Amino acid sequence: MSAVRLLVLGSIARRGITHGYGVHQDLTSWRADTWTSVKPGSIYHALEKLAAQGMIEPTDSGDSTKLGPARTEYAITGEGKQEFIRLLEAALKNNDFQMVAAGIAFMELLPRARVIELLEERLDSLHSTVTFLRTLPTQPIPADPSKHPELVGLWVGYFEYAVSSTESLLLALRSGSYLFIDEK
Amino acid sequence: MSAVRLLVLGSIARRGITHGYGVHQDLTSWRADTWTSVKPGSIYHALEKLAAQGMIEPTDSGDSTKLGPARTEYAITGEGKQEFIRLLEAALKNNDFQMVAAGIAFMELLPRARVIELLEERLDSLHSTVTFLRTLPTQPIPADPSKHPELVGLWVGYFEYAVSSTESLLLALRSGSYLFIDEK
DNA sequence: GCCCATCTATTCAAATTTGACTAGATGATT
DNA sequence: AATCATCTAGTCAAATTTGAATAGATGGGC
Repeated sequence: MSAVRLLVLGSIARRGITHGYGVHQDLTSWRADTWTSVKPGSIYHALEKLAAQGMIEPTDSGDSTKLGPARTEYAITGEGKQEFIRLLEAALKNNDFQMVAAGIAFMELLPRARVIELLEERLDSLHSTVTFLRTLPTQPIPADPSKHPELVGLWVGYFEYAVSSTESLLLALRSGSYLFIDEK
Repeated sequence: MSAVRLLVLGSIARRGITHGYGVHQDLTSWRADTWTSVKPGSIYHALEKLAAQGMIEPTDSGDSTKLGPARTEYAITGEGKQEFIRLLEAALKNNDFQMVAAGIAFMELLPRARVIELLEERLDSLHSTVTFLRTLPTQPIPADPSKHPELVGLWVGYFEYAVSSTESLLLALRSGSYLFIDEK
């Protein structure tokens, strides 16, 4: 799964009530497009799906100062909040870069201790990936791409960066940086 | 676009003649699944599309020692070879990690000097991304995710790794490592 | 010589994503 | 006050991806 569902739910959760275009503006201004690329179509699809599943509900916003074309506004439901937490926790454990990035964007919406737990889990998994990648044989003139030193090296380096960035984030969180939902 | 098309064409190009399962075996054994995840369905879809576009052609392989269920074998056409080169060049210039990884897997199928050129282009683009990301303002208690120091920091570090890995690859290529198609 | 696990090879519906397009509103300019 | 650019908001068909299922062949054990 991509990070779109989490990003869309997150945007709605932060704002209370929004519409597709509002979500799109968020993701663009958050520069989510640097890390995941979110096309309008994906946002509207996600909104419809989330609505069909009862995670969000079409809502008449009391706002009479609407500009421009008609819009459909949505509010997050109780179920939607639970789903958001599930997706957020999964994202923070995830090996995928885009997912963690989305997870970090919203991490303050979980208790600090929980975020630390999840990142520690991720760290374990990253460590074992690095260990595995280091066992792979390489050949200077490789018979097939899987043994190419540059390819294997690229991936080792990538996961090492994932490890070190996760470690430094853990350090910051343990030393009390940022303000989490359980601390406000 | 994902890297599937390039990977599938590349697998056929290396083997001369193959079928979907053969491609799948390649990608699995090359551990392409570490970097991109290639489901059978995507491979067969790519094969049909490539065939419809005349990039590959169904072929009766003379091989009578077939095992297992019926298979459809394909050979790459002249057009397919050109498309492969186009995709490969695009992949090596690409900012996306998966793409470069696929590009590196096949880079020896281009002349050394060309690969160096392409990687230099990529390096320029990576440098400017890093420069841009460094201008982004951050806030310790950010108003929105785009200003989160951890999020911005994560992406800066990621692109810095992309820069340094590209630089070290260029160094290896300039010093004569590996054997390229124009050197055999 | 039969059974079952595994390997070989592919298919297909459903879900998602892409890319391009539509269309209303506002405001600045002529 | 008509025009045009731009911002707001969303739609839709086509392309792609996912996930799960189907089905034939081979080999090993009993």
